[in-house]
Amino acid sequence: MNDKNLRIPKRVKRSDQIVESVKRWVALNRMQPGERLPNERELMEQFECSKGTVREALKSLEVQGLVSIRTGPNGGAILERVPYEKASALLRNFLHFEQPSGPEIYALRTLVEPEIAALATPRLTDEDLAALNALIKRCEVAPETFEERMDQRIAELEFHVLLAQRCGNAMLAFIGRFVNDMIRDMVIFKKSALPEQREFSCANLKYHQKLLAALKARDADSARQLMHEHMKSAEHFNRELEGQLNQHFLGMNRGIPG
Amino acid sequence: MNDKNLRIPKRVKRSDQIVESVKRWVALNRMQPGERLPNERELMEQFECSKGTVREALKSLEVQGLVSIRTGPNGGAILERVPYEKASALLRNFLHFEQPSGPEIYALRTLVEPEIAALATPRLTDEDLAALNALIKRCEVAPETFEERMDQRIAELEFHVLLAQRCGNAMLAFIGRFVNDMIRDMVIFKKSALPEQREFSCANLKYHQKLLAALKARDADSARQLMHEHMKSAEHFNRELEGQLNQHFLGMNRGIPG
DNA sequence: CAATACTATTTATACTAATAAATAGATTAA
DNA sequence: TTAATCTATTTATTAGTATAAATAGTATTG
Repeated sequence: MNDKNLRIPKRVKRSDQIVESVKRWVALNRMQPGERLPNERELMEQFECSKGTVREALKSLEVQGLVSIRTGPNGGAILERVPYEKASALLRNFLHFEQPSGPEIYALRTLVEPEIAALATPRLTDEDLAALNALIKRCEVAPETFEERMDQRIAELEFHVLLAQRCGNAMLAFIGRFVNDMIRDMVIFKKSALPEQREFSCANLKYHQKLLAALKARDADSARQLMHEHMKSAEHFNRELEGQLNQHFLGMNRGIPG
Repeated sequence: MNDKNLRIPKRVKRSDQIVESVKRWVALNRMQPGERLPNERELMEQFECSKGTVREALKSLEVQGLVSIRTGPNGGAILERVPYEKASALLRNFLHFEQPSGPEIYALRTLVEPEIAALATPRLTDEDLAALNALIKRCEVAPETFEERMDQRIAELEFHVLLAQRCGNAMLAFIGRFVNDMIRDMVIFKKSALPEQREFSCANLKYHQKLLAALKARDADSARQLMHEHMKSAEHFNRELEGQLNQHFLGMNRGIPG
């Protein structure tokens, strides 16, 4: 009774065996995204098992993002590159019970963003620079409605996501994007109740403008340095904001009689 | 025919609907690991669907690492914290087609390890320090067999994994552990063919010894600095090693007549 | 001739029912 | 008291059937 977790299952489930077999087969044959797996009937014959078992195996592969399943002629399971959204969602499950705090997220962000900026600098196309400029433009007008305010925060984050996608290091790209996604959710679900942080928005805008200039000049060192300052600034504002948030909720509690 | 990927599925699958419902239910009720989900029969009634559909939904949750499923009385789906191994495996799927290179992995490692060391410094218990010392001891004798060599490389990496687990930042901890896992696989599957890199091993040992001294002295800044030098050194050796590896394989190819 | 609608086929999706395997807890025997 | 055995519960797997979705190919229409 005391520790059920370290129980080793006597027999691995048939469906999991099939999943592993298929994975091995895909790796060995160097199969590429878009190629088809055998259909359910063939898999049933191949592994000598029933429809339900095959379906569970395919479901597992689908959840892992390795295949997508379609009906109709030439349907069935098709090999896919795991989409970012899938990997991101699965990593979030892992963090569900840890609930990283704002400062924790910003600690990581401060580490990775400067390097991402430096790595992306020589790799940005003219279209990328134009896109970054457009994102900055979206933040240059004073927001009037709540929706505009949120849109500007999103645009700020997309600036960073674009850099991450261009940094040329798949793992750094993933982490950069993931961190910005976490912040996006934080902004939307926790910070949206607070009034506009004009100082914060203006500081961000300034940094993004300076960054764009450095990126256009292909000056990776400046980009790294500016991004570091930007992150330190954002980290600072976040800390202030969290303080206000606490005050906010404390005030609410004080308002409840009894 | 040209782009099947951007097709949007008309109807979400019943099993996926159930997965989402269960997730919402878990989040709303603030359910904790160890708590039980309703069994298959109850879920069938709850969602008015067949056994197979419930099983697919449970399979999905299981693959995501959110529940473990047991047979027998009081069996069924039990809520779990997603184990690191699960999250790690799923992220690897994402990177399967990207195949991060040695230099890419080391670029990330150089970023995160110094900060991990600094954060872990004030949090290490005496047991942790003893464990780190034991890992160092494992590397102090000259390896005689292949197995010993590999064991020492593993011990080196476990030194870093332990620090990562103690850094107090769930995301940094995950990344640190993940990066070391990637290096472990690289060592085992790619680098094991090469002769011992005595200079490399000695350098690592020296750095780990100095690091342990700094950690014992609770000197976070020194730990950070030492770890940075350690990573730069390791990065350098890795680059040399990759060069040798290429030579190695070039040599092999030259050996093939014709 | 090109665009549209129809149709046959392929395939996944969902359901039912029955048996096999695993196991926690109760019972029994040494 | 301890160890072995039984039993009830629950998942795991199988088999078979029926339905719904997707699509390639064909026929029809403007």
